[in-house]
Amino acid sequence: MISNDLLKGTLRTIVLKLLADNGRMYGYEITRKVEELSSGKIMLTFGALYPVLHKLEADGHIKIDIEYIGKRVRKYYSLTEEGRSWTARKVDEFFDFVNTLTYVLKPTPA
Amino acid sequence: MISNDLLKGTLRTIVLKLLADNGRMYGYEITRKVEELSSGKIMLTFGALYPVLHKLEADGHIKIDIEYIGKRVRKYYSLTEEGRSWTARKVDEFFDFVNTLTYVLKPTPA
DNA sequence: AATTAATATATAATAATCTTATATATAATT
DNA sequence: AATTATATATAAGATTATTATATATTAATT
Repeated sequence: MISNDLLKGTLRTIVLKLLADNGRMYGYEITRKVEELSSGKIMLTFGALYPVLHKLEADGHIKIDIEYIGKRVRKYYSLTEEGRSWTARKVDEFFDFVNTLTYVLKPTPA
Repeated sequence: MISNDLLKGTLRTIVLKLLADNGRMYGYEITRKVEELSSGKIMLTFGALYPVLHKLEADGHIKIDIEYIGKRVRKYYSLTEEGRSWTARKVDEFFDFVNTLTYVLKPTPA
């Protein structure tokens, strides 16, 4: 299980990337997918997820489509046109971050 | 310049690793070193650094030696015995985090 | 048929962590 | 003499995550 401190600041990027890869997803589905892709190492809690989704929507990066599965409301999230390019930038930014940090934290030469 | 969001949770690890590699360092020196190693991409602000240092000391991971350079107080920080093994764990944890996230955020196969 | 587990969305209180602004002071350089 | 670099530190505010809680439907099990 990954230290939660490290996840700070990356949840948004994870959500955006999943939507970029899978077209449209609903909240519960996102938490399952993250768990699956990370082999159970990342547990995205709802208390973290929903505020992130609402913020992304308020900022215009994603949009919501509501559907009914029987009596149950299901909210599908997908990237807006703007959100698509923004996601690409965020993912690049993450890998740039990793490269820099990897250098800073690299093992000391003996 | 790296998005500051991404740094959340890693500042502590950076500070610990620098102390592990350099023996003992003072606050200002740490900010310079981080700037140097990251080619100016990571700017460790004092408002973030000092609380981290004080917390690490309160938790017993690092200790302080005070010296006077002329009239100026200089506080040297170094790892405690306990802090040394803790640092190794934290660095491992970071690379584990990177591996997992790299997989989750990997480019989609075409 | 009743209970439990899984699915599904959401908010509130709290905690942790970082940014920005501010304060203070010494030493070196121009 | 003035400016820049060195040096430590706190406080107000913002952001973001955790934990706890609430609600409800559907599927699976006993």
